[in-house]
Amino acid sequence: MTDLFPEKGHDHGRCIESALQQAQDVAEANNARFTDMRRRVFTLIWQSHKAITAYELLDSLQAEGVRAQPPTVYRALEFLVGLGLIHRIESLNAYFGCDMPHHEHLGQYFICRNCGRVAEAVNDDMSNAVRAAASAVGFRIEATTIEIQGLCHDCATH
Amino acid sequence: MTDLFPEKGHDHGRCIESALQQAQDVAEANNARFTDMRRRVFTLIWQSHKAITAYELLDSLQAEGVRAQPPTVYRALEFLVGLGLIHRIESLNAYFGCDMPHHEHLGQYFICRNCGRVAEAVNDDMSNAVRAAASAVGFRIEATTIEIQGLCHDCATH
DNA sequence: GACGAAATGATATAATATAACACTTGGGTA
DNA sequence: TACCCAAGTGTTATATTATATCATTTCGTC
Repeated sequence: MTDLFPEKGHDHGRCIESALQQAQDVAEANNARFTDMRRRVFTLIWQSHKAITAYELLDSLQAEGVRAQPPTVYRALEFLVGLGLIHRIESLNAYFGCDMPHHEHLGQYFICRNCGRVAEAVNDDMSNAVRAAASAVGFRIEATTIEIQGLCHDCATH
Repeated sequence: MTDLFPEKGHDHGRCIESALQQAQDVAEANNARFTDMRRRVFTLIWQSHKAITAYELLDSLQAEGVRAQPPTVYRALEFLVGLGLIHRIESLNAYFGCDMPHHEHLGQYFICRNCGRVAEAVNDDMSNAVRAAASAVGFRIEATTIEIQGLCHDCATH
């Protein structure tokens, strides 16, 4: 069994660094400006492997001394979601960093109710089952929201 | 191909009637009181095959002359969701009547962005794929949110 | 350096949801 | 029957999430 969730002692600095690098690449490839505000918001989202709400981001920005209001945060979020650099977790009204922003994908999100961490999967069996079910009823898929709530392996076994 | 969505000219009165009957049965089986307020909210939810928001329900109640405030509506919704008589659609912040409240199930929701209708499926392939994916990563599922946005067959072809 | 488009600032408000306490109702029991 | 208790609802206030609008700034291009 391979846990999707990161190991306890992993070097999170590398997660952030790698995510930032990929984000910059994707932005550049899309001729989009990865501004200071967007970078700040993106970096704050990557501070943990949990999803974070818009107002938590706002508080963190203000704690950093950045003058920001809700629209500032929501605009950055809109930009980042638009490029696929982060995903919105509907059942949490919160945002989560994507670690595979280079390719289009319909992700599935595992959400641990105990530790709060989120992990993204791109599971072909799930995707295919959804596509087949849609096809069988003549439904044309434009987007999917697949969120699985429960306990991660760590929390279920400790 | 069998469309999950109801036919154009179906007798919606029968949908409502059947849903009400089932809801009453489920409530009784659970020793839960299907009060007047709860019945009103439930019936309003079943007025269409779309999902409806808490505040739309509130407006409708008030239009009926019922004195209601947000907590009244949210309490009724909480009760109905708790018994599985309705489902919350996370991506819409709205509520949708369940037509198979008798048995526990992890449903999947098809949401048409054009006509606004929602259809619930209980597809074993999807459920099994989710369960297998969770099992493979040691995740213990407690609930799922599977919402598929796009165009229903009617809207995609007309 | 001037221009225009994109981004951000700032203010206000809309939309969604819950906390807290008072009152009412309904069913069981002395 | 009268009382009690728990569940349900009423009422007020407020928390949380999100967006509309217009002013100002920034940035790349000419």
